[in-house]
Parts: sequence; structure tokens; C-alpha cells
Amino acid sequence: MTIPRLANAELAVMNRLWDEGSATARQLREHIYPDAARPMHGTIQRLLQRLEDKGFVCRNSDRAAHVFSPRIGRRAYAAGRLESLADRVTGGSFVPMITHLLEERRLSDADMEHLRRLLEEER
Amino acid sequence: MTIPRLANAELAVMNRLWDEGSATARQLREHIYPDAARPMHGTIQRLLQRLEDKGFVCRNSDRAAHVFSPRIGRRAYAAGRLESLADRVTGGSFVPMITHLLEERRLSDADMEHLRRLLEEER
DNA sequence: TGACAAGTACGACATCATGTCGCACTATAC
DNA sequence: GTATAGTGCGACATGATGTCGTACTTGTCA
Repeated sequence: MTIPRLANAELAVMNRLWDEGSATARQLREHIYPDAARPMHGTIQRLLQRLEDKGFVCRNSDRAAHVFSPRIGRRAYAAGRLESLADRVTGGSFVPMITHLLEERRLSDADMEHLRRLLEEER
Repeated sequence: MTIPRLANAELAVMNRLWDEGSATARQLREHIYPDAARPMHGTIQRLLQRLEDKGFVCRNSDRAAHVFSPRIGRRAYAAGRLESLADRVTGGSFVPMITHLLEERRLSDADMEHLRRLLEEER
């Protein structure tokens, strides 16, 4: 059940769906291609179709203009990709990359504090 | 200075270089294509060339058979990709995905303990 | 010095994912 | 029923990737 990678345009659609909860193709188009010279109808439909095929979105077709919603949450996607990264690069462990981020001070104080608390809760 | 994504074959080469520290094209080939029907000479050379272009490896050409070494560490690569993931998906923060991993119990006890200690050291 | 083995450089190609477009078809509104 | 909006999907251009072939270079050894 590994989560496939999303390309840029697909991610743009998902990001919008994650922000809004759900949307029609038209709403997505107006947000993602605000001042496109061309219609971009088909493009959005195609992207949604492929996202549906990959299991990322589901559609409610009660109405003529279908309403699309995410089937996978933002966190679940991010975590899934992170797992995949760890599997391919660091033998499945997250420690090496977090170590590096700490050494390089790429983590904000707020994030660090947040993580400390999370890890304490799980004791 | 964002770190570009590596494809499968490229990653196989890098993983070997990270394990060994350095290697010649022949050594890499013997490890990555142990029983290839075809020579795979050019393939490895091509991969190394592209990795060099992308700044992932450097070569020592003192000898006829060049010796290749990583220019970017395994952790740095993993951390770089993790940052990129966070930027594209969770607004740059790592907290959401770690939260998800904890909720889903995808982190080993050892990893959690390791992370706790790391975060304490950085206080 | 010449011939052979090993290695490098790189153009070329097939394949695949992606983003885009176009067009036929369907549903809805007036 | 005619116009308007939406869906379904084939098609294409592009770029990345993995592979192959070949020409060129370097080193070795008789």
C-alpha cells in the first residue's frame, strides 16, 4: 500500500482539495489557472481522472458538475512519501535525515518543541 | 541549493558509493548488474556522467579507470528530499508527517528513543 | 613499436510519465 | 430544442530515464 508519487500539476490539484475539502473541476481550474489564455477544461479533467485512477480522489456525481474530494489526507500522503524516501535511501529509518536537519539547523524552534512534545506523549 | 531528485538507477549507483565510499565504474557495474546478459559498460558510464553533471559525484582521473566518490552524503540527500517534500506538501513543516507516523505507529521504539535524545541535545 | 585490453565520451534510441489540447458525447437551463 | 456547461478520453509534445553502440583514449606487454 505504498503511496505513489504525485507530479507538480497533480499536486497542485491535491493541495487545493486538501485546503478546501472538496471542489468541482471548474473551481479547481479557476484557482490553478487563474488567467490562462486557453480554457484548460480538458487539462483539469484529465488530471482529476488520473488522480481518481491512482486512488487519490473520489467524485460525487449526483450533480452534473461532479464534486471531487481527497481520499488520502495531506499528512498521510506526506508521511507515505517520507516512508518511501527512507526505504530507498536510509534503510527505512528516519533518524539519519532528522539528525542531518538538526545539525544543519533546518528545524524551527517551534517545530522542535512540537516534536519533543509529540514524542513525550507517545511514551 | 535544493537537491534534485534521483531516479532508481541513479540511486542504485549512489547507494553503492555511499556504502563503499568510492568505486570505479567496473566495480559499480559488477555490483549493480551482477549477471547481466549484456555488458552494461555504457550504461554505468552514462549514469555516472549524469550524476557528475548534477553534482552528485566527483571523479578522480589520476588513473585510467576513474574513481568516483559521492559529493553529497546520504543523510544530506535524504534530508534535502525531505525538505523538498515538506515545502511542496506541508508548508515547509515536518511536524504533520511525523505526527502521522506516530499516530500510525510507523516509528520503531528505537527510532523514537533516538529522536528524543537528539531533540534533547539540541535544547 | 604495434596490437590488444580496458576504459571513457557521448550520440542515439525506446520507453514512460506528464501536461496539454481537441473533440465527441451528455446533462442542464431557458 | 437550442445553447451552455461538463465529462470522457484519445492524441500529442516534451522531458527524464535507462540502455546501447561506437569512436576515441590510455595502459600493458610482447
